[in-house]
Amino acid sequence: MTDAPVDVLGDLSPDKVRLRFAPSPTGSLHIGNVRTALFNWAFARHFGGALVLRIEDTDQTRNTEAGLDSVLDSLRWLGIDWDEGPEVGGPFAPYVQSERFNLYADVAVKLREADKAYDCYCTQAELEERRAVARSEGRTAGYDGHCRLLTAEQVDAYVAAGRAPALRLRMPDEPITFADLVRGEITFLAEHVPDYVLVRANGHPLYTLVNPVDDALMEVTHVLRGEDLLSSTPRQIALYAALADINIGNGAPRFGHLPIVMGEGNKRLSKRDKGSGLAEYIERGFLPEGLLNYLALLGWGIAEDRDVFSMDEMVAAFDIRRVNPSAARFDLKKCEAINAAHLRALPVADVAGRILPYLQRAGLVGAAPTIQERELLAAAAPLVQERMTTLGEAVDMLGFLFVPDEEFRIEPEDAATLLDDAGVAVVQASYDVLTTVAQWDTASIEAALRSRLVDDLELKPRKAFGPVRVAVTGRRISPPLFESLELLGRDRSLARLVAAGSR
RNA sequence: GGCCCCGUUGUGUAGUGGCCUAGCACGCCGCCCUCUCAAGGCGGUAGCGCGGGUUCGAAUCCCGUCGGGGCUACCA
Repeated sequence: MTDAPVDVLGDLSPDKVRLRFAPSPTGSLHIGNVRTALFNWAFARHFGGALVLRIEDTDQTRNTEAGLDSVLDSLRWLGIDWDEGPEVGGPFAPYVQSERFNLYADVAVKLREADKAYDCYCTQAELEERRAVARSEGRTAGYDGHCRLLTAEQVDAYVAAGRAPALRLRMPDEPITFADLVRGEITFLAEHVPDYVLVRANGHPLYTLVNPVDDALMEVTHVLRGEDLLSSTPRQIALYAALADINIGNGAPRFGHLPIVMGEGNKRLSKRDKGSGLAEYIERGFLPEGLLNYLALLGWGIAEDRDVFSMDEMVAAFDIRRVNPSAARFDLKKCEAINAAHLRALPVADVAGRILPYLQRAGLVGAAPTIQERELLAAAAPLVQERMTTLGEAVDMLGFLFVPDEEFRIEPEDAATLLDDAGVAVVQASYDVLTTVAQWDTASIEAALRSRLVDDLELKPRKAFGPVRVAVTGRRISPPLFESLELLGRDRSLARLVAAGSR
């Protein structure tokens, strides 16, 4: 009467809080799944509870062996760790559903024996036909309960006709209400939640059975998942109740349905959309903490005047009740901006270390970098740190420092605009003055160039340094010029000026 | 069609009856700084879907309406 129910979250003692992330091993994670994993992880870590990783591979047609490794690698890259699951084991092993089929078969038998579920002999054609009628009459188009009360004679007839039964849950006749952690109380009337199939006629258990059974068995207390599963929640709650009645688990967990992540237009970000797969972000060089930070913003915020934060901060502040229920659109620009902010906040030494793999993949640095390459990278990192939005961009920005001299090329377009006759003259003048520089450091280089090009030749700085920049870095846009020249070294710099000056 | 969820600038959000001439961030535009590009600083753009109530007062409460989304399988 005063506050909203204070116990919507249930028992939050560390040894009681158990969440799970249950992906299908279909390949690289989808960005929406990453968000789901993040919220479950943050919730578990916030309360000191456990995060279970369970692999839902009951649909063999979509699974791949590489899919499992890919999921695990993805989570590791993100820094989302799990307390129980593949590779680490746990008290409820195995955590891969395809290894738990006997268990599901067992549960199915018990459910049928307790009359919580029943055999359904309807064929697909019959089902479809009756569904169409129901729909045309404006009724819920689900199962109509046709096989709920079959007599022994009817069953015999079906069996004699060679029909094999699917197993359906017998849904209760009362409305089902639950307190969604992000949306509040939601009620479904019994007539809108029909009996549904748990086990196929061929004996194969379905997600509808397997997912709640494992949550019950693994003592999962809180389930955070996509809004797309909201309408299947009541039927699952009925299953949890049925399971509890036969001494499996303790009833339904608490549910929180996260807002859908939308892509362009008004549709959900799907696997086919560009930017929907985690792999793309890894390749481009997003920081895990940057990507995660942005994903957290899809429905949650740490404070009204701040949106850049660390995962530690998120864990400390996370509250599922503060998640916004409305669908959120994925905004790549904002994602990049958040990532860039994280990049800038990194210690420079850290930046160099993170850039290295990208230079290696581009073939600019070998698998075993030399001391010189390491030093060069360490010196160059601060030049690009605040210029990148993703680590991958370092390849283009710093390539000129690492390419073998014989492979150095000037961008044709940039050469065309900046190395015209006047530009070439500027390059030649800069060569002349740079040969006289005694101390090859940034300050001396800048002083020499300014004195000759800006003071003597009376060129605007912009006009003066553009051609030199292109000659030395190969691009119109580059890290700061004088620092770049110092890092490149006297000999290589002069050689590039000669080459460009003789065009 | 049925059920369920959602509805504040372009995007993500703050806002829980007066502090709202609606705040913040990204984006976009302009200016400053400047060797390019960034970063940084300053300024600007743009919003409570609509209509009724309730109230002295509504983005906030109620009703209706419209719009969007999800689900509607022996997929997950």
